[in-house]
Amino acid sequence: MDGTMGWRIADQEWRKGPWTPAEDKLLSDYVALHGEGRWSSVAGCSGLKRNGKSCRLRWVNYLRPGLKKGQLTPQEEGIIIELHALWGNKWSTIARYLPGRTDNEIKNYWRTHFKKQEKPSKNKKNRKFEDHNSYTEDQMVKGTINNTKLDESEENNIGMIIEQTHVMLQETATNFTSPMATGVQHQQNPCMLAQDVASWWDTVADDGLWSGFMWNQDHDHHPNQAMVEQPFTPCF
DNA sequence: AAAAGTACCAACCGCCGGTAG
DNA sequence: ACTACCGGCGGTTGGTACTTT
Repeated sequence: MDGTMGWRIADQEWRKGPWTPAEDKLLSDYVALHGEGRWSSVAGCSGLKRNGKSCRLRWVNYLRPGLKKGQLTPQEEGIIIELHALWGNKWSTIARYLPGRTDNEIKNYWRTHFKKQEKPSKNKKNRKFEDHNSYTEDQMVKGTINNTKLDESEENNIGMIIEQTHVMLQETATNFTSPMATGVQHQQNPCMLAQDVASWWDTVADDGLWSGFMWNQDHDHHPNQAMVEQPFTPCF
């Protein structure tokens, strides 16, 4: 089944591992000349000893213009949290609402920060993060937060935040689904969703409580699971 | 100072859907 | 209709840097 056109071929014929600056330049030059796509022909045209898959990944995740480097902003984190609550591990879908961020980056971020809450770390950095992010919804509702440094005022506000979050999430879901129900989903600019979320996020962030909530990521089924399957129109 | 633990990130792998021949 | 290839996606792994003990 494996062809010889560059996508699938005997492994030993392709270079693997970290990319060198020279390889990056070859790939960049190739894309500048031929545009994105046609990954299977990169090796033949550019002299790279990388398969098409590897080239595409390198371009999308690292070389593509407009990529943001560095830490995610609180706004971006909020969008990730919200969209993950809506869609689950649809990283590429979530990434479309975060211009300049890649699905790989978002996936890595999520796994690093949220996935393994069940195994709290003693690491200082991680503790710092957990102080703000490691509460399940249930814990918050019950007000039985372990290992926190929240002061009283913050604790008192958690319930309010939860309620506000639920309302905003429902509103967001409603706004997002109703156009689909009326068959005009393709006319809606999906960036509006990101704006809505970001706008709401600013509200929460302004209270200094942005990270005081977290859905229980261990849920296999999301509260809006049906929406995960809904089609949408990409921003770009 | 060194070992162990942890976080972060780049890259690989397998699978799947679309599509051209 | 069938087959093979391409492009894309999500899961996973391995390496490196950083932090803690």
